[in-house]
Amino acid sequence: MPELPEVEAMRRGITLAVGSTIRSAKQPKSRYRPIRIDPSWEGVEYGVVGRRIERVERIGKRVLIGLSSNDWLVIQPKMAGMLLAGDPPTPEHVRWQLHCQGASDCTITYWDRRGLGTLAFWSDRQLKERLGPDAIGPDALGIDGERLRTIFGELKRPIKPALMDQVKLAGVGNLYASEILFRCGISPRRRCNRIGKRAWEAIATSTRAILLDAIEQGGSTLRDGTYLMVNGESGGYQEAHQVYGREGLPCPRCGTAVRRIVQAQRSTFFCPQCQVG
DNA sequence: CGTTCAACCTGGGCGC
DNA sequence: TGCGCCCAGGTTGAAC
Repeated sequence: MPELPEVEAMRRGITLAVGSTIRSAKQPKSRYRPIRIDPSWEGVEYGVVGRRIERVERIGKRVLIGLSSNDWLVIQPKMAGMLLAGDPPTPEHVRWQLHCQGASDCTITYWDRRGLGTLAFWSDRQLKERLGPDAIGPDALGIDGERLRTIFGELKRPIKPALMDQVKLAGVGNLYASEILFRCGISPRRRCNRIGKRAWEAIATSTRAILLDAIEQGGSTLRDGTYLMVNGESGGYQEAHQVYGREGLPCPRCGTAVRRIVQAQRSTFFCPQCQVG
């Protein structure tokens, strides 16, 4: 599910808990296999209860909750996880909850239908080792053309799967990669080393514009509803999708049927007329 | 280096 | 209704 815009929307939603103290942490009984937790649920519970939430950050597609002990709770929603401040869509998919008290009394609920998401409790040092600049690429929200050219310019890979490489660039996923390339008129199959300086600028500009716009709309909620904002409402950016999930429908710019292809085991959507190879 | 496949999970949608 | 299949916003590790 969530890419940078959805994760950023979650982060913003969860800031309501900043200044509050975690009074209890619960992992409800469930018929489902527990999610992966580093080091363990007991470790998390022991580490967070009694701590104040100092800040809520985002690195790539992860939400980080910074605690008064200088430790971090690291949430990686993967395909179907979400953070909620209210009632979850279904109680059985709640994976863990934090009950907070203070500046505002609230419960942070992590809800994940597929259970692929992960949770980690890391010291500040562990965080810097594992998610520092050496481990993960620069954030896509602040990227510029020169930087993109430096990162990708020599590669022979097609641009679309390259943009999704989190070690090189953090935040762009399958949905937004298609939308970004449509917006700047570049074919998803174009090799990185055959993209010119001007085109890299165009890719950077579309990346920032689309991600910012999507954040403002509260992210994209697809048909299956596996992403909701922290307040439980649907996001709005799906209304703005130009090609993603629109195979066979007319390109909004030229009317040619949108095509779906598979690249690196993921669906790519594009307009064969508007996007030049 | 680049690509492909299988896993990790559950659930929705579709054809029969 | 049921079954089998394909699909899904992510990531990892192994194999070629």
